[in-house]
Amino acid sequence: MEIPKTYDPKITEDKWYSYWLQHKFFKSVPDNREPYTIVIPPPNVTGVLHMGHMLNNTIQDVLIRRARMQGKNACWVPGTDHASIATEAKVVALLKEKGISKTDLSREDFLKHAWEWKEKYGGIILKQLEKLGASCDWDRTRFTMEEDLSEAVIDVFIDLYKKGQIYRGVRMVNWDPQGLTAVSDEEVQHKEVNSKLYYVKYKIEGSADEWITIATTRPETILGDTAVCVHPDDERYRHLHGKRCIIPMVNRSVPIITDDYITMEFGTGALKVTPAHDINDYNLGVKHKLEVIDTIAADGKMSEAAKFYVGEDRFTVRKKIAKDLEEMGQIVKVEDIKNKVGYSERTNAVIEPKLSMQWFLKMDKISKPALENVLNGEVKLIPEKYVNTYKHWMENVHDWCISRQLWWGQRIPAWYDNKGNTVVCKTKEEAIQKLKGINSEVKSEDIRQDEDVLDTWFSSWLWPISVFDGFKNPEGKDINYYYPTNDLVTGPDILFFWIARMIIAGYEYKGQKPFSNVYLTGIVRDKLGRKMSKQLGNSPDPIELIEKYGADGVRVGMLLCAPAGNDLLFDESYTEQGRNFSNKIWNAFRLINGWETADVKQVPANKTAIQWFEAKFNEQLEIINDLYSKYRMSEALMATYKLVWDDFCAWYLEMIKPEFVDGKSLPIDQETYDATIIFFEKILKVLHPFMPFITEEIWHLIGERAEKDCIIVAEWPNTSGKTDEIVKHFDVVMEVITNIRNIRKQKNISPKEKLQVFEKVNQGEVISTYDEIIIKLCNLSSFEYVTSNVDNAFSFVLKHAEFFVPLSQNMDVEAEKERLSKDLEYNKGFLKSVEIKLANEKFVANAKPELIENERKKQSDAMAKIKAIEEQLAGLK
RNA sequence: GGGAGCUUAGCUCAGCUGGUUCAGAGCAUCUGCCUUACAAGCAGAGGGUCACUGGUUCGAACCCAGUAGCUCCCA
Repeated sequence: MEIPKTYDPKITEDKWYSYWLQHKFFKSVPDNREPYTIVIPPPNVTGVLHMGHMLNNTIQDVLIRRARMQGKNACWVPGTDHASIATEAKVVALLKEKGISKTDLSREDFLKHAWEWKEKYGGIILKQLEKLGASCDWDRTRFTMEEDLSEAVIDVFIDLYKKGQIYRGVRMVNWDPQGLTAVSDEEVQHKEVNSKLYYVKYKIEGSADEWITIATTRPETILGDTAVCVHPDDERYRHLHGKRCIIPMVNRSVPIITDDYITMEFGTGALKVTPAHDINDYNLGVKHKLEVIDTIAADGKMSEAAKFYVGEDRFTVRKKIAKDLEEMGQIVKVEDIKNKVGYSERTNAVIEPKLSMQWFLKMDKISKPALENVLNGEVKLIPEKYVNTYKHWMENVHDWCISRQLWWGQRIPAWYDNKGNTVVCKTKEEAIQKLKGINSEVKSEDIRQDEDVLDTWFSSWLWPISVFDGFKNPEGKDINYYYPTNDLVTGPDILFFWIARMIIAGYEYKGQKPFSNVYLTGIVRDKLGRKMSKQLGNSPDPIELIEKYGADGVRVGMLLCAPAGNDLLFDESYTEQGRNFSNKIWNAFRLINGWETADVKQVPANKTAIQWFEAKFNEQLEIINDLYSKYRMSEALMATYKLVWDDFCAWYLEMIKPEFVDGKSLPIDQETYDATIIFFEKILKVLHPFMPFITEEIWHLIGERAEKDCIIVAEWPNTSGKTDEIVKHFDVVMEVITNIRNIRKQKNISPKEKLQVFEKVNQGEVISTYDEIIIKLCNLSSFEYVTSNVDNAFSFVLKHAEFFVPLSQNMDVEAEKERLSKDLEYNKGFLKSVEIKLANEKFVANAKPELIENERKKQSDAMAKIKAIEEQLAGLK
């Protein structure tokens, strides 16, 4: 069978993915093995795969595949999040295209559309994960709004309400006028923008022509002003204390109050107070018992209460009122300034602070164990620097606003009668009963359920418990076996939204952490460091990348540029490197595959090569294991990469590769062949977590395999643990080889011309074990030992010996002299630095003995080397 | 405004408790090779005042202080 020169992922990926599925290798059921569990950060059900998903799911898959190979019962639970705001926004947009407005629909009809849409498009992202090779147990796929999970959410709400942890209150919330819902503080992004600062003068009541000038960036809120505030110590306004002024246009008389909250330096030092539309003003309003006039409606347009511009958008009004005030002569001046404005993370609309009735979860008590157990390392955050951020947040945690003015989500189980009584319970029947207990007159048609739904995070915070039915069946097999899970892999941007809250819920409902380790990935940015976004169009389509470079190539590419915990600047060249690596592995396979064995004796060089690689492999595998244990994924990958490319392909295979004679490859001895196959299998295993497809393909090509003998379930190689001297010896051999090759290159000698090399050993014993290997890798005709210098030869000096390469051509003596002189100078400098150190009494007195010993050795080595170089120089005529 | 962190080769990053010539890796670059596994390759080479300034120390990329620039989080 002809094997193509380049690896083609297209013919292997789908094939093996379905094979794995068919043989249920991803499936996990509790048994007596040690569990290894990851719950996926559920992507939005409406979402499509982006680079951030690629990164964290690649990492999760690497972890889960390695655990599986280590014999653990690996379980990766997939699923999606109902993402109330995002999904509802998409459904609304879709309906709008069809000419249907949300307000024309009943709640039930809207939800019907939403579910239809979810069924049709939802979960595309999970299909995409398959392309990446994600080995999730798809039978366990969950959805945060499915019946069981929703029930858990409602039960938790009721439970916390009963515990007195949930309350309803009027609060200034971050209102998203586009999404028509409140969003949490964490979902508001503050961006610096260019604004105008308007200086507007208000007339002092009862005066002929006395004015007070305030500065504001939001003149449209003037209509809702109910006071003007100055600092009590501000001399400029002392005479106005206790007086009143007139709000322009609406001609309302409001008090001039004093408060030391005011910054005298900002603007004019006089602040207009609009309690309905600014959180600080609201607090001032509460303190000074000011009237609240809500002039901006939910949709961001002026309300009836504003009296002017009713029904016009707040930003239009800002321009209009500025113009109108200008015409009235009440604008003093306008300045350009930069200030921070809050934007909704979901809809990117400018947040409007707004007073409304919301449900809250008290955070002070419930969050305590979640803080403690991160600080004491019970739950580890990786990298550790996030512990600080976490601590800071948890110590200053605000109550969590858990209601959202949406339909898509779990509806709040609170019921009201017409007299203002409230009960919290699961069903309407229960509510009727309870309310009748309070108010015997009440009729069931007067009973209404709260219109709002719960924040999406109020369901996803239960995820590690609810996916194992830990609420429905607290003593179930699954929850007891898989919980607490092992690792969570997600981005630091949701440290508070999600991670912190899962930890809180874990302790509140299971009395245990939800996971032991949290691996926080970086944020994927483009080459210029910009966040990947649709608007910028700087995000490559992951599926296209997979088609171009293969899933294995993309996985490798992602991890190559993903240093632990740092943002990563993604560039397609990394995936190209990943693809090239696939190809390298493929060709190593082609080489080995092409060998014919024969009943020939194993040459000693092959035996040495095998011993060396065995030792090298063990050494590197230990390093790789250690890097995994520290979650240093990109470094584990790089170590694997070098083990395969450099040690296995560039050195080992070149050493044992049979020679070509008369256009035919000589056969290889059986012993070496067998050892090589075993090495190659081990290499494939170590590669498998990173590159599942190509390794599975080759696994089956290099040997006859039983149906279930797949690399995905092969055993992770063991290490012997012993360090072998041969690796050290070989480092010197490699140095010799590189030096000889270097001479060849520098002197422009064709690689086909065979060279002679002589070694003069100056210290230590002669080790000739590697001579044949040197001969082969440097294309030598002979490698011999001498006791004196060889004339008319290029030379180089290593620690223990001198090497001579006699030249057929005439030697450029001057050039050689110069080269040796340089080398001599360098070594003299080195010796000097060592001697200075040793002459330093304080160093000798303070440094560790072994360190001093080492310095002495360096000294004698350097002296020997200098002597050798000097002799060679003297020999050059 | 408050807090956290970062600055090492052209790029992306390692460098654990200060001590081997400790200044490293991958990519990129340069040079030579179409050597029957792979040009998506092979062989070799050149790149850095470890942001800056001072201090501690026998010894500093590493510890301390200050300066500059950048990033993130919170208000």
